[in-house]
Amino acid sequence: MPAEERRAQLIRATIRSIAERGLSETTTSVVAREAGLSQGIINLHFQSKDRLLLETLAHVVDEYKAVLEHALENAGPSSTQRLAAMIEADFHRSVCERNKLAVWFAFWSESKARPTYRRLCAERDRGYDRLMVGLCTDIAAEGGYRNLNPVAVARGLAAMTEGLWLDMLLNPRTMSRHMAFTTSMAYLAHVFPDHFQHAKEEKKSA
Amino acid sequence: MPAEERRAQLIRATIRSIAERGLSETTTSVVAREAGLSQGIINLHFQSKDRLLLETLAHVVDEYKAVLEHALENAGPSSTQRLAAMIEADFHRSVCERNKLAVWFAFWSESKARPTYRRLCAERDRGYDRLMVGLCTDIAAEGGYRNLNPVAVARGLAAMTEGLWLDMLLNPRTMSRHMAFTTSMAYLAHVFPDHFQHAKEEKKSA
Amino acid sequence: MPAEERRAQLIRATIRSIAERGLSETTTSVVAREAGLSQGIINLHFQSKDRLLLETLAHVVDEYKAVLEHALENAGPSSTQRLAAMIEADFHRSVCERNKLAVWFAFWSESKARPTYRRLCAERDRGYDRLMVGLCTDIAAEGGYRNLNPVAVARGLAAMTEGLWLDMLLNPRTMSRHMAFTTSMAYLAHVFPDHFQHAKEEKKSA
Amino acid sequence: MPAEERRAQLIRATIRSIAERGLSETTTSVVAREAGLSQGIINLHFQSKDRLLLETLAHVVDEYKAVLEHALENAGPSSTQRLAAMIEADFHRSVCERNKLAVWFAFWSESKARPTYRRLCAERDRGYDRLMVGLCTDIAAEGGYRNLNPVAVARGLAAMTEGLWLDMLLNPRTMSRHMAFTTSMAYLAHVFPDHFQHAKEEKKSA
DNA sequence: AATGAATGAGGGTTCATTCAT
DNA sequence: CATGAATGAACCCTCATTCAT
Repeated sequence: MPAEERRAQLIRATIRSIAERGLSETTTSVVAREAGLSQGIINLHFQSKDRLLLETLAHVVDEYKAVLEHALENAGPSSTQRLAAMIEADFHRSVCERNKLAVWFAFWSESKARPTYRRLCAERDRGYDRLMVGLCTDIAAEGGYRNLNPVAVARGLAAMTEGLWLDMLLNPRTMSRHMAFTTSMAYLAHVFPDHFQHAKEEKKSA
Repeated sequence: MPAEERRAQLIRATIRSIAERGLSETTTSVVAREAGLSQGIINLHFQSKDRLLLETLAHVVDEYKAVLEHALENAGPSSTQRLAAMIEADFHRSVCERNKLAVWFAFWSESKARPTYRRLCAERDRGYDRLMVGLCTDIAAEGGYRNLNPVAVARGLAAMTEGLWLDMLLNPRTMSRHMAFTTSMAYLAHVFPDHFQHAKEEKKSA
Repeated sequence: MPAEERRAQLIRATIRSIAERGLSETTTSVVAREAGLSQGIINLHFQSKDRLLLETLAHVVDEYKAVLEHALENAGPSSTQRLAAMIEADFHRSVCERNKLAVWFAFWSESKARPTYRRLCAERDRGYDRLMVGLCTDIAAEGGYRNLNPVAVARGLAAMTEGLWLDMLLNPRTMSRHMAFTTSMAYLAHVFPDHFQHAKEEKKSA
Repeated sequence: MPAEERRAQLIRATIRSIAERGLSETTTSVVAREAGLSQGIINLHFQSKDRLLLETLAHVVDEYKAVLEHALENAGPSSTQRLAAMIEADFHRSVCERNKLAVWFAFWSESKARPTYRRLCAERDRGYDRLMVGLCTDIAAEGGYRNLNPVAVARGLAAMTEGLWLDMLLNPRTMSRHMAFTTSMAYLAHVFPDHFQHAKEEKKSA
């Protein structure tokens, strides 16, 4: 089987294991078994467990970036539309799979100790932040909003998104993807009432 | 030395180790060394590593609860004041110590795999949620706010708090305690403009 | 190397270690070293030390059973011949290896505390007892012996055998295999004088 | 409390622990707890665990010797009477306590590895052997028994006793003290029919 | 490319021993 | 005398990694 496919298969197994057992109980033999393969397979394809974990994180990060990029490409030209597209991407089905959320938080929680993890996330974070601050600034300017610090609004929105991810991870019953999306949009409706409206009716969005 | 003090000492060492090395690299011997004590000390005082971790989490949770309770007791009687007190508690210096934030996220990220962790956090979460939903509902009612779903506002605020905690953990340079607090208050100022005002000037709060 | 062979090798090393150091000083690392292999080998092939010990006992028990069965198959048809064959089996070279005797007594001495050990021995004991009581009863009946309780004779013989094993273990200089055999046969000669004769001369038997 | 009494108390606790858990699971803390005393008590009174075990064995050996001596002192003067007295001593209630039997076999089974244990037992063994060989020789001579090797008879009897002890340890249900005694006496009745008679009726002896 | 037996460092834990009280 | 908190060596076991197949 082509090497690239094997690697993908092993990364998928790693994601599953991190979600089900946690990072600290994710061993190479567990991952190999989960993939239906043999002991040595991980070192064969990834040299070390560490690199497997790293590439797993990179995979999840890249996937997120791809979803976001795709959303922005398909979004209308206005800042409002682009901001809405970002939120939609953040709560896109493939992004919010519980297993992937588990991966994000597993690595975040170890990132203080692991510069490599931090580096991998930092790039995405910076891009995300710049984008969002830019959009909020634009909307604030064009909308003539007073009493509004666009940076704080952007940062608050980003934080809320992360917090909603955590809620979806911890209490999937209480916090659905749809609800998370609605909550974020309600935030925007409060901040930019002329650009985002309050959802009147339950409608399947995202 | 009194047993209770030894236990506290070991819990402190555990918090430090989780913050500095991550949960998966926190070994009993590391914790013992960090505390300046011998190998066997952890099993002597906690029976097992598992119980040490559990009691560490419980310690952090309890400390948070104490800060919150204290804040509410000292707060004025109005819902607005009480809500502000909650936010202040959430960004209180002792709550936002980076090491403790690391502990929260370490355990949250494994909680899917560990029912015991989940249980320990769930109780606090429920209390917090009820309180916040209650206060938002009250303020919304008395303030005559239209177009406002108090549950979504409360959940959004809680999520933002968690997200800001994460930002403080990951990028302490970019996200200070003060900035996190301000960001939260800005959210409230947008949602309840008659009850919370936008900070005009930087002032040391919390 | 085939797994079954590795297991046999480790069981042999265990027997040696029990004989030379005693059960309480038989550690996994000692056994591994004795076998010229690495630390982890025992858990690889036996899952746990406990199972290694259990299978070691089972091995010795099974070997004994095989020797006894073989002896009975090759014995003449008469009860006298079959009883003699049993005694010969009990003092067969491969059964009376000092290391193996050490194993028997090591496990017997812990069997009160370890139901699993007891169970493993009990089956052999029952078979042995039934066989020997049967043979003594037959001989007593056909020989017209008076004043003879065949059950007591059989139990006494079995006990003597065990006692002689102990003597061979503790004082191999004083109690040789040959002497033990002779002692048992002398017992039978006293009890069943018409069926067993007293050894007149030293002759290599067994 | 007088030191000598504490030592006796600890030795009793050791005997109980060896019987209930086996030698390999008999730890100092278990013994101390069994005695209702504190951790350090054993090193205080015995310097080391090893010495405790040694003195425990010595205690059991000495007790046995005392019972035997007492029995011989109270026995009639004839060799027959003295031999019977020895058997009675061997199956005396205080000798055949199951806990003490467990101690005998625990130490025997490790004695190959522990010269000190062997030495402690050897002395008793020699005395016992000399005595029994002497008595059997006397009886054989005075009784005019032909076809009788008194050494083999004595050794066989000694072996049978040990084997019966083992049976009492392993299967107390099947082998009672009374039955063991009867079995031994039956042996003597077969070997020395003019000096020992077969038990006609069950009578509470020993 | 893939296996899985084997390794050995290091994990959590136990326990004989020490020592301040 | 007696305690029990503390120690640290050694226990059993796990697991990332290697390598002959």
